[in-house]
Amino acid sequence: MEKKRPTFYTRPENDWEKLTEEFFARPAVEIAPQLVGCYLSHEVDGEFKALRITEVEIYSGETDSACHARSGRTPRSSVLYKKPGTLYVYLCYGIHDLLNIVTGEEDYPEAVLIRACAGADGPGKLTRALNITRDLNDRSLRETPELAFWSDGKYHEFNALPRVGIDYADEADRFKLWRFQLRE
DNA sequence: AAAGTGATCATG
DNA sequence: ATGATCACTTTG
Repeated sequence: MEKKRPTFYTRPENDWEKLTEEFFARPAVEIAPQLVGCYLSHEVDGEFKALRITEVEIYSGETDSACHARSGRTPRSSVLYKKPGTLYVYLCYGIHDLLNIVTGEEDYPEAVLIRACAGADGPGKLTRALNITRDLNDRSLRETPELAFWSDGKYHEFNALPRVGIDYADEADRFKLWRFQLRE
């Protein structure tokens, strides 16, 4: 079977505006829906590649039994407690690097997972497509100009759905509508 | 349906 | 030190 690859934007479009750390300094429930329809770019070896974000998820707080901070601060989860705009990239199932961005107040552990982009349908696929790896973990957006989020300033309709892949979590958390999907 | 893959964290 | 677990993808 032939491998289908996403079509990348190779430069920022005129109507794109880069999101600053200030954007992420609000609760994840407020930010996540606004991130849907935005663009994620990564520049490696001078090559700019961007994709449109089509799906995101929230992981929020020590009381969220699906969140990596469910057991409090650990070496891994400590990144979630950092400043909004900090990148949290971790290895999932031994194979996939998953990209999150920390939101909300410092010391409150929450982040938005980038779950899918147009043409890269899956959190592990989009990081692969954009060459995003764990060496961006714990980096602040400000100190990492090669990675950026962009808004086109428009409002995009979205669906709110339960999160995926968290069967182990408590029932109440499994049913939370913390996945946001771009509506076609 | 099930393997592949390895960091992480709770347990002892 | 050990082992179960896991915010996934691909293959059959």
